[in-house]
Amino acid sequence: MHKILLVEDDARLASLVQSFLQQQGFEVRLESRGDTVAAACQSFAPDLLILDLMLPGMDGFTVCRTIRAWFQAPILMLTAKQSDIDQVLGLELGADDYVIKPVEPRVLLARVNALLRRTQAASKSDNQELQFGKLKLNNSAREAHYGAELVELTSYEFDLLWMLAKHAGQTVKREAIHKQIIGREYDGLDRTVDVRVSHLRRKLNDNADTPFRIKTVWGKGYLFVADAWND
Amino acid sequence: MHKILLVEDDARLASLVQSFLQQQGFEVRLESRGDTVAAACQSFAPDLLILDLMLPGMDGFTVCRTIRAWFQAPILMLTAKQSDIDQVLGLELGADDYVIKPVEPRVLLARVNALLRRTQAASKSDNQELQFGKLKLNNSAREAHYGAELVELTSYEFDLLWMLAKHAGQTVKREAIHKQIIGREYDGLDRTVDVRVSHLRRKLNDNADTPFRIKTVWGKGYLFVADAWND
DNA sequence: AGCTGCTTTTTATAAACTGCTAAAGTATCG
DNA sequence: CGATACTTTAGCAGTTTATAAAAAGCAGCT
Repeated sequence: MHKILLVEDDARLASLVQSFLQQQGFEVRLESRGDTVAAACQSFAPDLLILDLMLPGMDGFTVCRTIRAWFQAPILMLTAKQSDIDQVLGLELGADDYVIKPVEPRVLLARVNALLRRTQAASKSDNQELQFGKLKLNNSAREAHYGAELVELTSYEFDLLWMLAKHAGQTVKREAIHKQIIGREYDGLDRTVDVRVSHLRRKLNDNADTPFRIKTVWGKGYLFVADAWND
Repeated sequence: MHKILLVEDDARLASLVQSFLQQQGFEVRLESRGDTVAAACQSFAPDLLILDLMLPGMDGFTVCRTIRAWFQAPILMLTAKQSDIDQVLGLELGADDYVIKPVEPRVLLARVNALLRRTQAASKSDNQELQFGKLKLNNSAREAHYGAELVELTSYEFDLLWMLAKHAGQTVKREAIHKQIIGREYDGLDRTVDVRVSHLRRKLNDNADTPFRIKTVWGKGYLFVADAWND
């Protein structure tokens, strides 16, 4: 059963959509203000976010831009704004779909399902173990081994390594690391993540001058290299 | 960068969309019949399929149903059929988006990008390796090797080289490079891309001590020469 | 409570990278 | 030829990153 967070300030429409989606078997939570969406995403952890654009507190575009850095699930913008410019803007800000009101319930449902189908297929298995060459990570014991040897990591070092390894081959943004592991918004100045990466690199015998295991992607974030763990 | 298979039987419209997408840095292949799409998907292995519904040979719905079982990349249906029923049917058959013609090019582009953004994480299609003679590019490690030697590139330089190499043998416009790598519109005066190409040429020549592999196509852009990397 | 040792964050600074511009020279086009 | 487009070098301002070291936080212990 999928969880949907519906952000809509028109109470009548909101309850209509909510009950329709609930009839289709979704668990739907309502939010009527823009400035509370981020908190709701964290506590409710929806599989899909349906976002109106004209909202009290904070407009939908701003909401989208704010949470996109760390919020992984698809965002469907549902709005009365018909202009192409708004549509392009919405999609470029990270929305996955943009639907113009009024919309046939069946169409909305089909689009919701299409988004969930796509993300579900992409979602990774929540394995408790990961292995890359000689590096073995065990998330239930929270231990890292290199060959036979135990690599002693602190709690947060392990969290960081696990998160990077989970996304092996793709760059992970600082914002996402901050939000997920530290649980705080990234203000653009905080160097905590850098320091942890630096510690991690030292313990893993990587060097920052020419890193080959955990790379820095300038202006983007950090990248775990999958095939660099064989000696 | 990304490969798009465009299936459209109206030749004039097809070539319009094709050239527009090519200008945006996509590699676009055209298909005008429905019954040849499956074969084209296998040989061309596109990252995205844009599918018209009314096609000679086999209609778009049937194509979609046929290939969906094994074809992983997103499918965008682009059609003149406006009815909600068709839209719901298309999405339920496995399409990821359904866009009604006529459509603003910018809107189409935004939706294409949204789909690619969402699937990029899951698919390994862009985490490939490219090799031209002694030059080997690894996009998941973001490394370039010339023979056994590592060519040290900055993040920007790697992105640029990767983009040029992906389009080996065809000229890439400054506009496309600007848009794709800097993420902003090209104003026609900015020399930034030139400067970066110059840096890249130096780094590739220093290590190789051989003539240019990245050619300038006067008035058009830059061209990566595929068969010039053997010494 | 106070002490201790370890972990984590903050601070500070150097270094590297990006985006842009200027300028002088070179190449191409009509 | 002049006009236009491109290459290269140099440089600057602003941004981003690495890391040492100091400060703060947090168990567990007496």
